[in-house]
Amino acid sequence: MSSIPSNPSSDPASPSAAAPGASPTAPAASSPTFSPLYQQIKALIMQRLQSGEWKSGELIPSEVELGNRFKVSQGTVRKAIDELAAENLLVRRQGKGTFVATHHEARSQFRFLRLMPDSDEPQVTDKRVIELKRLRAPADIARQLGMKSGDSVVYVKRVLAFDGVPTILEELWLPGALFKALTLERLAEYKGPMYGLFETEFGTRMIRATEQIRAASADADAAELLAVEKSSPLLCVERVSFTYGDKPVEVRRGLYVTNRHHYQNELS
Amino acid sequence: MSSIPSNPSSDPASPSAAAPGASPTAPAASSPTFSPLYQQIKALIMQRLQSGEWKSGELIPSEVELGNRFKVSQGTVRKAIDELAAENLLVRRQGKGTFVATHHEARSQFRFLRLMPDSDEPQVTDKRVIELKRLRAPADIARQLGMKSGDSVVYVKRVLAFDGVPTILEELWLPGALFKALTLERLAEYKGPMYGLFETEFGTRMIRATEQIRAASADADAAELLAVEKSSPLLCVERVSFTYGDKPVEVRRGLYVTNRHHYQNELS
DNA sequence: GAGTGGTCTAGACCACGTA
DNA sequence: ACGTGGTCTAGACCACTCA
Repeated sequence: MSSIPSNPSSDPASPSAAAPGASPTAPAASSPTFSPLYQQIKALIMQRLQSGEWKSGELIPSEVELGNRFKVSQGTVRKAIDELAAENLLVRRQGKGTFVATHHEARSQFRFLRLMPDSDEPQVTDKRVIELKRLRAPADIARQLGMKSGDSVVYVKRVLAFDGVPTILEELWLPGALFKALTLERLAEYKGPMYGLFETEFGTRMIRATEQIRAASADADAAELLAVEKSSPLLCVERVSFTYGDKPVEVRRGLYVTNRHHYQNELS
Repeated sequence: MSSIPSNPSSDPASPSAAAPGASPTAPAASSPTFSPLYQQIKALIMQRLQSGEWKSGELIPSEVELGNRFKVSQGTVRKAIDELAAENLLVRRQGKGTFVATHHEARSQFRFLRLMPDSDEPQVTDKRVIELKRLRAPADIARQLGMKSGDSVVYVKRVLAFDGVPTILEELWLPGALFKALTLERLAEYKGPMYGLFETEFGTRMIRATEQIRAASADADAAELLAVEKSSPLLCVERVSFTYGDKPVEVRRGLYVTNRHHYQNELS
């Protein structure tokens, strides 16, 4: 038990006082990149998540247990976990414990699909994969994925329909190294959220994304696939998703039909 | 000094134990709407904000002072303030104190204007008010503002240009009762963010908003005012803004030209 | 009843800003 | 030097879950 953290403070048997920095004694140089203890704990927990030691959906050790392992008080672990829960990396459940967040939940869907029906009420989602192939990354995609132009990527094109009405046409680019094994069959037959598949089968969990939204006109291809008039206005959403360590692992370009749906955003 | 909170626990001179609920002794009925102490403190602080006792930009009492007033420990006040800071109602500044948030800051702008230039770098913003008038609220606006159809509202129509290029055409509806004194001159001459004006001159601070985004085609009016071709694709952004108590106080409909700009969103 | 997260307290020291 | 928020600790009890 008790893999002592890489935290340099090796002998904190008598935690009489604060001394938050790395080394208990010397404050060292004037500004030696200095972080609170709970931030260090947070980083250590994040390491466990990134390395896959604690997998999505799993229960992690209790606060007191982590406090013992890391030689800090429960309160300090608590503050670290609080922040990770606020960032949706962990989920706390009173009486049960703290779990690694997962995309296999209704709750997670809303975070990454912001297109909502104008009139509420659930709707049947139908997913159709049009194309899946390997190709060499174009310059712009490579740049966004932090790869070199020409590196292998997996390309996906698909259409989502709600209640039978085609509404989203999207293209995805994924790093070839990570998603080598992704096939059209696997993707087409998979029930549930795509990010759930990525997380479970490819060990890649999306934790954050940025989106840039523009207005566009339907070209011939989009018009046909979305069953709208050519030149109809469409919402153009370009997303870059990141996994642990802020590493970009997906570029997604979607065209949304917004006649009966809208992109919902909360400013707070 | 020391206006004791409306908190029923009137005599907590000996705070030996927890006893968080409303009444120290009786847990009373089975589920008598029960909230943690720090939530009650949060509500009390929010009252002071809503009533205008602590105004935007002002320094509020220190954590220890509030702890004394409310007869709770500093840690409990701290947790209440933490949440209010997370909601952007308060701003903490180490060494100085805690302040009521204000829209008179660069930081606040980004929260409510999500349209960004494709290529970074600052740009000169030019605001032109086209029209300002009182009118009777149409049914849909009234509904969104929680008013009765036909109630008085202030209507504003304006164009924003960046580096001389007209980019945003927007219409606003504001409750007449609150914004009776708003004139075209006052709005046109005002330097700085509109929400800053509303906060300072009209005692109405926007703390939250929801936006619904769709794609649209420029009609004749929009095409002329934005200097684009008729039927050009535009981003259509409908916002409802809320003040304290989740009271809606603004409806805003914007048409954005997204040739050199994009709506930026973070999914996290 | 045992274990977990959730709340609350009291006191200590640190880092920052100002005088 | 002083007051503020920021961090850390230790210990208490509460609320929830499950065996």
